Amino acid sequence: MSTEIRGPVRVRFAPSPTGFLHVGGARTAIYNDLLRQSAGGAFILRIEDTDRERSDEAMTRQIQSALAWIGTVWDEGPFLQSERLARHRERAEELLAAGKAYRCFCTQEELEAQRAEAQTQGKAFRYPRTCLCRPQDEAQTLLAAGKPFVVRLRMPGDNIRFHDIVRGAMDFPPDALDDFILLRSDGTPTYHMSVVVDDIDMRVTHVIRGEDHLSNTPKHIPLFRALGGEVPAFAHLPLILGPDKKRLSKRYGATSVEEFRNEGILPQALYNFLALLGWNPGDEREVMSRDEMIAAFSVDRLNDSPAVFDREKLWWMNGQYMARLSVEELWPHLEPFIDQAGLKNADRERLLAVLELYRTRTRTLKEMAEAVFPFFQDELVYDSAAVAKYLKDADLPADLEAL
RNA sequence: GUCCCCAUCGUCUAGAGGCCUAGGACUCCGCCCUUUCAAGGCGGCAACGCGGGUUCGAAUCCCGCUGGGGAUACCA
Repeated sequence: MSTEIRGPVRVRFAPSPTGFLHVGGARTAIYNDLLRQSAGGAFILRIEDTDRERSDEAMTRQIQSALAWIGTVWDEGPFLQSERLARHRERAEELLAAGKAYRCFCTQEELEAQRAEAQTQGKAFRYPRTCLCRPQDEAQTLLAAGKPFVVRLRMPGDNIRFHDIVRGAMDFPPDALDDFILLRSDGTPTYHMSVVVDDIDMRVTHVIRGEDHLSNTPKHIPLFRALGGEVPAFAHLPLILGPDKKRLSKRYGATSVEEFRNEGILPQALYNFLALLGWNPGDEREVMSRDEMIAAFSVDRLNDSPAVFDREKLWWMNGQYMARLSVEELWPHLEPFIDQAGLKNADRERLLAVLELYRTRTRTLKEMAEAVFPFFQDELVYDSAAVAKYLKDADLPADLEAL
């Protein structure tokens, strides 16, 4: 099914500031960027920092700088979800007043026991609607007594169907869903409540996010409807895997944008590489500028199967960019590595000439700066303590000495 | 456990019933270019997970199996 998107779209990227921007998040941002740029409209950046314990303001800044560095452009935001809590709560209370949501006085211990019970019976746990069935006066008594409660959405009994742009027709039977929590017992909104209210208020038309949210979608759709909001179109992207075919993790090296930057990867190369991990232009082009990708972008060329992150190919891609860019063009990105290599004060003209020699011979900016280092040793002032520490066993192996 | 998703070379992928002797890219291996090493050019190795259907014909459609992943929270 062709789902070419033309009109102005309103997309959003909504990371939670619980760590550095990882490549999976970066790729999601890139597809949002590509859709926004190709179709027109707006890209909204929203920071989902409602989990205050895990959120950190420094992380929020990191994420913004990483997004800007790889070259995504947002039109609105960043909006902090934590600043909209009152609004989320207000909308939940509307649902409560309208009878579309209800108070639940069940304790976590009770629910835990029921969950364990369902587990042993081999069934999926669903909240049994104990409090929905509770007589009105009994609920009033509990409320008056100050018993803590959560607010749950009253789910409709019909199947939830939607068309996912990358996965096609989705159909979730009602017994797979339960009356999930909108407001916690301390009155704060849950993630589900916050996202849906924000997506409505920000008039989001297309939600492009990771596959891990696919099973949240049948929860969100009834909530959109209960709140009287327009249900956006959804596109759930497959995950990025590590070499072990499991979710990409730290144990195989860098996973954050920041780390690749520090390894000397160019932002254009990372953008290009990540865009191609789950999308292709339909012809055999691979090294493509953002503008070329924008021109070629179409959501129906988004892949639906997970991709293994291949570091080797990123390095190749980066080498391609280095080979195509002049040393002058590379310089802004290269300079930090030159400084780091201790060549800050090296003769500029000679430095550029030597760098040119290594432009097609190295694959990262870091390698380039390090390769050039030996040419400037004469100009260096050695730190005597460092010499004592690192250069004391300078004897070469016999076979090397023979050379 | 239950629900959901996915399945083409080692990896990224093209492929929407005949264009497929399955195409491209990374990696690896040759050769050419070159004083050297790269870059570049040319060539090679390498895949439709398995079993049933449907069809004149299936990598492409259906079912099952297997494998992998995700979700099952008063996390996001």
